[in-house]
Amino acid sequence: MEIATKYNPAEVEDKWYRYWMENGFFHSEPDEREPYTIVIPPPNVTGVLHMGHMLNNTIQDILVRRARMLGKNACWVPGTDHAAIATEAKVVAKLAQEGIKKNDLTRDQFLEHVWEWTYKHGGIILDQLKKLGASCDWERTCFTMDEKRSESVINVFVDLYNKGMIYRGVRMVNWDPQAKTALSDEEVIHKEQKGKLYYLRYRIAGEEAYAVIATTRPETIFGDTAVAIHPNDPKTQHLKGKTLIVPIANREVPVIEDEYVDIEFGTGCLKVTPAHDINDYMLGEKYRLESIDIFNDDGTLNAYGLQYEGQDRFDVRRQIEQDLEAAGLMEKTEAYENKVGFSERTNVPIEPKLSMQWFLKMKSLAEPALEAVEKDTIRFYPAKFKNTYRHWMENIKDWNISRQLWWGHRIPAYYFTTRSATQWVVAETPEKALELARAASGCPDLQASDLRQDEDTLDTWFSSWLWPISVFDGINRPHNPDIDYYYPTNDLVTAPEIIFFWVARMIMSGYEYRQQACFRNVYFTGIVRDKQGRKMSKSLGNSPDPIELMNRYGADGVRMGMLLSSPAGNDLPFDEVLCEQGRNFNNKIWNAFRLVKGWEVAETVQPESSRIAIQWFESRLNKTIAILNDQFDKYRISEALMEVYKLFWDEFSSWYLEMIKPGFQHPVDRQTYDATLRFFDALLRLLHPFMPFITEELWQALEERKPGESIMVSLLPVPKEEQTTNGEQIIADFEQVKEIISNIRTIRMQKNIPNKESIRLQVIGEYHPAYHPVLIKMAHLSEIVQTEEKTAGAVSFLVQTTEFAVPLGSNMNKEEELAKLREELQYQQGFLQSVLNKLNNERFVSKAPAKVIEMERKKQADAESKIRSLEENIAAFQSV
RNA sequence: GAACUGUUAGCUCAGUUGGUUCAGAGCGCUGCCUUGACAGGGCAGAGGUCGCCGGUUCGAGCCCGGCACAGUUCACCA
Repeated sequence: MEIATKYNPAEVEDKWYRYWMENGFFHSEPDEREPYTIVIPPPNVTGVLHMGHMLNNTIQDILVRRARMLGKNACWVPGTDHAAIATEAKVVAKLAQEGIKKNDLTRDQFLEHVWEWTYKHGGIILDQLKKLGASCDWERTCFTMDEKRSESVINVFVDLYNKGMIYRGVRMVNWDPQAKTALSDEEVIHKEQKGKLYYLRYRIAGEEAYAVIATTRPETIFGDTAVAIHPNDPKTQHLKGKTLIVPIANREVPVIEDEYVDIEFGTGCLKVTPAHDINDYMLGEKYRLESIDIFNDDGTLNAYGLQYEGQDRFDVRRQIEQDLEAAGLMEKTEAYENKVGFSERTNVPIEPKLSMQWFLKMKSLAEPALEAVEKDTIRFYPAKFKNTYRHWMENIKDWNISRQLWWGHRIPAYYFTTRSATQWVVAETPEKALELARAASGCPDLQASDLRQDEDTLDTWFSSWLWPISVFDGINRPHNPDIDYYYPTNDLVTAPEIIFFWVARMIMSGYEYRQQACFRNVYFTGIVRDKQGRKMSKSLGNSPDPIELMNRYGADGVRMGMLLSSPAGNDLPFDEVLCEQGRNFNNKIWNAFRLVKGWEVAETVQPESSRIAIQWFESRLNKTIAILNDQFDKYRISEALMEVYKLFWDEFSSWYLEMIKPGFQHPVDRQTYDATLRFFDALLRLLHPFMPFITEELWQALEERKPGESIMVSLLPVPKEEQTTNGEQIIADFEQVKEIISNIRTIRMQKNIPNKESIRLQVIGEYHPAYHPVLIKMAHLSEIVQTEEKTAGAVSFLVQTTEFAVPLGSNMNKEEELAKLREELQYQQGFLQSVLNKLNNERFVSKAPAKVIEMERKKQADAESKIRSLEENIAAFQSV
């Protein structure tokens, strides 16, 4: 059988994914086994896979595949999110290109366009996940806007409203003038901005004097309804009780006094614009000031802006600066840096704006959610994110859940007017709403057409916060078999960026609707960055195309590349060489397989060295399995991968296979061959969660498989018994064996002794002969002799306290050897001295534990014995 | 401005109640290898005053204090 020398992933990946699908291995139904559940962080339905998804989903797949191979009933629920703002913005932009304005369309017409867009692009990302090997239960795929999820959202809204937790009110909100919707505080990013501080002159009414007021936003003067000073500020005492005239607007506003004003800042005078600044708003409330909203929804000025009406806020700022200058009302300007809020989605500056919004009270929801994390009912990996979480939860504010968008779940509030008073009701359906409205209004002849549903939709996160419950339809049918079996879910894998948006809120909804944690562990991945440390983003164009990467390195290679340097919570500086390393590892596995499967098997006697090798590798394998279990328990997944990587590459390929390898064109004995296949099988299973494709390919080829068999539904290897002390001893002995072999190889290299030339090894003193066969084979020795006195002029080395020597004959260079020996002697003497210093220190001897002192004594004895033998060596050399 | 986290080899990171030669791993680097699984490879090497200063201790990469730098999150400065 000819096997290519290089592994070609493209040939096998699709084949095996199809095989897994056809056999229904991804699908889960409740049964008597222990469930293991992950719900996917739903990506934007119209998005495409980026490197963050790659990392995140690789980790989820590893966890799911491992759980499955531990015999659990693993269920990974995939799905997508309707991503209200992002999707609506995309569609608006697309329509604009076609010359269609959103405002010219009816709500239904617009939604038709969005659905069309969703069908066209929706699900691309899920197909891309398949290429990665994701073992999602595709039969359970959900969408936040599908029927069941929508119903869940509406039911929850109605329920919370009826519980009195949802209210409607006018608030200062973060207004995104581009998306024309309110945003929650979490969706606002504050950035340092270079701007100016403008010093404006406000004439004092009835006087020819001016008060000077510093502001960063001169365009908002049209909304001024007061000027505030600090009651104790000597600089502004003369303004008390006065009235000022707002420049250009020529409106009179009172001077008010409040301690909020910072005396040190600017001139000590603060213009108060209650409609356009959150602090001014609070002053406005306190002093019952009028609020003048000077902006349209798109950030242009309205009629209050007088001659500037219709112009954009930033254009007005520039214009008004000149106009004030011309009018002599601008004292001066200064360069100034301040923080400005930007919309996370559209990246335009936020405009604080008063508007009517829906809010969810958060305090009672937050309490159990905070406790769950504090008490580790829900564990965070890494735990440092508990701090972030606690801080937010302890200072939680009510959640603005309404968005002025069309794409999303429409708020189920219905308005109606009776006797010139407008009222509303909240209900799951228009029919129910009508019933309620009739009852509430006392007008039984109220008609459906008299009801007007709220135009707004709900924040996207108001659907995703129900995700772990709603994917099992647990909101609508709280006692169905799925939710009872799969909930609470086990692990959540997500980014720390959405700890508030999503993680915290899911925990809250879990307690509110299931009285239980929604998951047990949260694994926070890092952010994927480029080599310069920049976040990968479309706008920077610094993100490689994941599909392209998988074509180049294979899905398994990329999976490994993603994982190699990403301990939980650490950012991942992505570098393609990591994928290369992954690919190389695939190739290593491939070629080890080629070697083993290329052997001819014969019923010959098993060499002793092979017998020992098998015994050793068995122990080594058991030990690694134990380490892996421990690392997975701690969610140290990249370290776990490194552990198997080294097991396969170093221990199995470099040591084990070399030890049992038959001579060229010689057969291998049956016993050794069978053991090797057993090991290979175990290694493939250990590797499978990390690299599903190549392991399936080789596992299928390792021996005859029946149709429908698969490594992905096999069980992970378990050590036959607990690692015995005997096993530990074998491993320790072997480390010595390796060291001896390495030393001999070094000597060969330094002395230019070809590998083909066999050499003699002398053991000075005692060395257990059990490993001689291995030494002979691996170091290519002609014999090992135990002796009291080594050949004069032999090169020797120490392993532990035993001395080994290779007689060199004519190869020896006396001076070189002497120099090396002297150097070693010097080091040992220094080491001995430091040990003696400790032991001579009375305080150390009296205070340190006996065990530590004993250890030091042993070090002393060892060092002394080494020094003795070095000195003898040197003497021997000198006498040659 | 505040809080939190970090600073260990050229790079990315481990280092688990302070105590075995504890200073580690992977990659990279250097040298040698046209060996029969694999050059996407083999073998052997070199590389670090553990950010800085002080303290506690018989003993500090690890504990405490201060400083410097970096990152993350939060926050009211017109």
